[in-house]
Amino acid sequence: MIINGENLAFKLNDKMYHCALDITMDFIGGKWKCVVLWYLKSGKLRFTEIRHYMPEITEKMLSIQLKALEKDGLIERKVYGNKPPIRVEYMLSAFGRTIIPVIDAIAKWGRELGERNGVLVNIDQSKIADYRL
Amino acid sequence: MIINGENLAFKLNDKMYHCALDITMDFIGGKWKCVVLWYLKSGKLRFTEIRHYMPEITEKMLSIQLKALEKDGLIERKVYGNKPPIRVEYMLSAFGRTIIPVIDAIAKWGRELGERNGVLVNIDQSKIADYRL
DNA sequence: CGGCATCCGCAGCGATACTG
DNA sequence: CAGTATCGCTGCGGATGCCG
Repeated sequence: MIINGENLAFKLNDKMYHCALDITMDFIGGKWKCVVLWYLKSGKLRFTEIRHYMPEITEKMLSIQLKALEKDGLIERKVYGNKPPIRVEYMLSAFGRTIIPVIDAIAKWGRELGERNGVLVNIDQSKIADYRL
Repeated sequence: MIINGENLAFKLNDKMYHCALDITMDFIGGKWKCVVLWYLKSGKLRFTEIRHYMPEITEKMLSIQLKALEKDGLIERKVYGNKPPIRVEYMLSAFGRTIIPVIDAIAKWGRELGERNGVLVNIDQSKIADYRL
């Protein structure tokens, strides 16, 4: 961020940022975070369910991403039972729900680009919402 | 993307994607791209000018990012003169302008988070647009 | 079931120096 | 002025195996 020709950096949660975009990208950047948030938009999901929606991610990476999202306050984690098999559910927090418009904007642009290139034309649009494009 | 329990992957420009979010993030993801786009929103800028707005980036990384953005069709590059010192200007393409709403959504969320945490309170909001927060 | 531990390759990124 | 070239590091992310 430039104010009167000066570089202005600022700190938030012990991290340095140089502009507002950096803040958001720190929360949803990387290869997986915003996809996880996208799937959690519709409701709570268990670890295995998220994996099922994202077969490309490894368990390790999903675990890391979920932990990061929880630390950032975007999602909440609830454990049911104390002996394996246990049951863990993830859902958006109130704070996490504030970022939905951003996720939606990102998804919308990508979807429209895909449509313009004929990638998604043979998919009934009404089913996309149902099936979590 | 999951349709009826099946994982559906699709190709666009020789790259594989699994959901619409992946497409957009491929265009604006990473540490620098969306910041460059943010600065180019207001008009054309020269290489050195962008560097001036982003003192944290090295010339090498800026060069790489600009090349990637140009290859993706988001920005246009114009060269004036043929002997050094030459003059190069970068600006959003028509296609690049379609992504402005996404960039704005990202910036808005980050700015609001900063404001809620008192980071930007002493900056006149009317000046933020002028000075390219 | 929902993880964590370990090993490892490679891309991302930085610093510095050089150039048409 | 607007970049390359080179070197080197760091850590993201993948693969595999183990565990309460």
